[in-house]
Amino acid sequence: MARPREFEEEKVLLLAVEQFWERGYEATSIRDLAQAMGLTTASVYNAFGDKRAVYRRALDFYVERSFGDRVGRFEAKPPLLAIKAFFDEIIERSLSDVKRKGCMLVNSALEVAPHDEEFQRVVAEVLVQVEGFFLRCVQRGQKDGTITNGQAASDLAGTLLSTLLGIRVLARTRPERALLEGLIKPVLGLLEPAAATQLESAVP
Amino acid sequence: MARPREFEEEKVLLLAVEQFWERGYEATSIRDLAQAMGLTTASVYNAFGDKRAVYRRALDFYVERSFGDRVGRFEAKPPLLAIKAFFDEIIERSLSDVKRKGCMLVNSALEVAPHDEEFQRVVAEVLVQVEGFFLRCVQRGQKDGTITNGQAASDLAGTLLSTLLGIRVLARTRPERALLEGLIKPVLGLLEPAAATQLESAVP
DNA sequence: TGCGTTTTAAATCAATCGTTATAAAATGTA
DNA sequence: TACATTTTATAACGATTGATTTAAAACGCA
Repeated sequence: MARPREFEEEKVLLLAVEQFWERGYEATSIRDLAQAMGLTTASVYNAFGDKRAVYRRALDFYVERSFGDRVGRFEAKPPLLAIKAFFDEIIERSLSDVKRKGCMLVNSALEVAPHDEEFQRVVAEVLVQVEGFFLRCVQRGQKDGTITNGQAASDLAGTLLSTLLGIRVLARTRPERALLEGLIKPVLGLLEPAAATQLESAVP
Repeated sequence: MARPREFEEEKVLLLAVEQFWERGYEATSIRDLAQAMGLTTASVYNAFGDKRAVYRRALDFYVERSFGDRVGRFEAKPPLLAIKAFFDEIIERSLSDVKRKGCMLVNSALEVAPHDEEFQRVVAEVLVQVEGFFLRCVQRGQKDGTITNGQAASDLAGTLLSTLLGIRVLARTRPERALLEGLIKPVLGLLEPAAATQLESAVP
């Protein structure tokens, strides 16, 4: 009983993600955004509200598509393998990121979150979820002996989380394969049970 | 033989750093900047050039003050201690960062560098220098036996660099002492020579 | 076929953007 | 004291900002 929309919300949201992801929040004007979405500014305001609301929806959309399924996919694997595969994928993604967009969540964490309580909460929540993924992997590995007991699981999960974020920042200005693949080696080595420690505990 | 300036360049540059550091490049207008520096916009343009040039000078100033002396100060210490002290200071700085400004270099790496070749080069160069500091520490430690030989020095340096950047990002939305102090433990543990490996190599 | 409703398109709003022009103020030198 | 030079303060430039108004267009329903 009214004029129908000429666009699908999900499709134009994906285009909004692309724009905000590449240029950031401040550097993207409403006109940039509308053009990228293939809409008029009036349609953007009508469908989503103001600029901040579009960014919020775009970030949610990005997070859902980037973390939602992936965590589940990796968590089916053996713990150490899951972590390895996770970082392998992150590194490949970083190296093939020709436009140097990085990770939109990390970008939000630095540009938007510090000056906006709501985004601060959203970003923190996602980081907690990622940390939770790492924590569950480590705990499983510690139980079945494939991951060291020499460090607290929560500490190791934090290390993995900060390594992930570090790679995302580093790759933004130095997307060098040798650098990224090199730095992850000690971290993965850190997870492996110390052969000698196992021996020690087996002796007495 | 001309009217003298009413300000010292270093003093107003420090104020410019403060402004850009807190709000970023795009969200800071020339008027914001001039007000923060205690100058008129005309004076800003006369003394520094355009907005981008002020940011460039401010970033250089920040880097000089943040990394210049610090690296030398830490490098005098024993290698493992130098690395520990470095991260201790970063964590303390992150936890006492009430305004959540983070690290201006990291902020530049994400907001400005990806769309500006010159800043890309500047940021990359500083990161190379920090990596160099870590590398020299690790190499010294590997020589005197206080740091493990189980991983390549260059790999370990990369790990430390990414951990540093990770902390800087993580602290921006989750400045929790337990989290930051916890995640650094395994990284520092990773550096220590494996007691058993030393034993092994000492046996035959 | 109109009616109510929503979405479009186009124009426009005041405000702010980065930047500059103009002229007064402040110096050393002649 | 007058001149040349630079920095100040003020005002303004055109362009763009986020956001809204107006009216035409496109539907379901009566």
